[in-house]
Amino acid sequence: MHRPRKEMIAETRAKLIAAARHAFGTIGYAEASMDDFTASAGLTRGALYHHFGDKKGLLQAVIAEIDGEMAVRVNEVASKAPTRWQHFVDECTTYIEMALEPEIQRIMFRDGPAVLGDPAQWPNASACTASMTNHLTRLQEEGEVVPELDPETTSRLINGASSQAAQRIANSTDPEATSKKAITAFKQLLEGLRKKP
Amino acid sequence: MHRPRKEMIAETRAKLIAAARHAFGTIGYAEASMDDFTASAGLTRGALYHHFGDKKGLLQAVIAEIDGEMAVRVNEVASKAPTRWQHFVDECTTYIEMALEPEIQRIMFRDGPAVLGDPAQWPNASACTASMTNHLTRLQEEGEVVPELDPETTSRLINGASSQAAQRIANSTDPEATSKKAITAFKQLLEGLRKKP
DNA sequence: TCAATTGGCATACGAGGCGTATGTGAGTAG
DNA sequence: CTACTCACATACGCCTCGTATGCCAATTGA
Repeated sequence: MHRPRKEMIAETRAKLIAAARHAFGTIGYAEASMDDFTASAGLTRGALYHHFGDKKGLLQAVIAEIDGEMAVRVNEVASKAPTRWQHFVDECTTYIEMALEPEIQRIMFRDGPAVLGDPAQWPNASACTASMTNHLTRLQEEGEVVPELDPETTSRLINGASSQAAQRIANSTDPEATSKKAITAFKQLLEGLRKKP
Repeated sequence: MHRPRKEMIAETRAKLIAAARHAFGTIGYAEASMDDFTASAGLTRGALYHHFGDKKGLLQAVIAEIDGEMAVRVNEVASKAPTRWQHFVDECTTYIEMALEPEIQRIMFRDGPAVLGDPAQWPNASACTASMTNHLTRLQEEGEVVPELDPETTSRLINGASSQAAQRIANSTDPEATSKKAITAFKQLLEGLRKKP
């Protein structure tokens, strides 16, 4: 029976990721002391270096976890819209909603790109943009969206706009009103992708 | 005569900003050692702390300088388009072109937001988005753009898309082709803002 | 069951970066 | 000419990171 051993290791990894995720998501990557947040998980930096190599490696693991969760949430929304176009729009607005959460905003959109570089180059992450790219391609095949666009490029631009929208809402003094404005503007931009009858 | 004194001070500030700008733009903010780049300017950290308070303060000064230069370049392009709509589109593509420069990309779009937070909250910067907001407002008045949009929000979203476009081009193995794709997709998004006849 | 070995994790150490407190010398005012 | 201001340098301590090393429990093979 070699389960307990494996389980302990998995638990250690999970505890480190959870502690780091909390620290990165609140005080930020640069301010997060490895001694501090490993101690808050009842461990030391020794465990961290053993499992993740360095601080960046741990950040990558945290990002992979969050990205997985985001993909799940996008896919949940994905199956409830009447038309494919509506489906696509819902996906985008879900993305904005997720980007409203401070932890996601901080880790995925601020510290992550600053420390690891362009998200498009991340090996594991970006599961949700892949989904958007997929939908765009199908919408083109169905003649709903203008054909001369590169789907992946387009979905990246949309991601950029989404995260700006989310930041604007999050930093607003009146999130309700700002949210309406941002979503309106965002949907209007998306209209540009549709074929006119 | 108290000019020489003032001039020496201004020169010191300029040297520090230049050295920091180079260091931040190449190896990045986090990796840039204050001892190193102040020494490369023939100074020490003493001067830095005296003039800018801390490392963040210096970054702010660097950003203010770059933002000023960007605004100038946007305004230069601003006066050469036949229609106001074209003018607006040119402004956006100029923005993308500037974002292609590694120094601007790194400082303004990666390290800057990570260290100082949402650019929309920066006190001095964002002169160029102000210009875009201005044009959007006029385009609405002229009936060229749909009226239900908030101009500033919209220009922020466009900024987000622009910087993504730029990053995509910059990290591409075939910048020429990627540039075409990105600009096409970007213009298509902008079309969504126009009133249909 | 027992020895050998693996490997998960902690401890110890050194290097470097930051911020502050303090020193110094040149310019400036009265 | 004296005293003060202020731009900038120097010196010190703290914190954080990365590595090298050590220890102990779990696993494996006989």
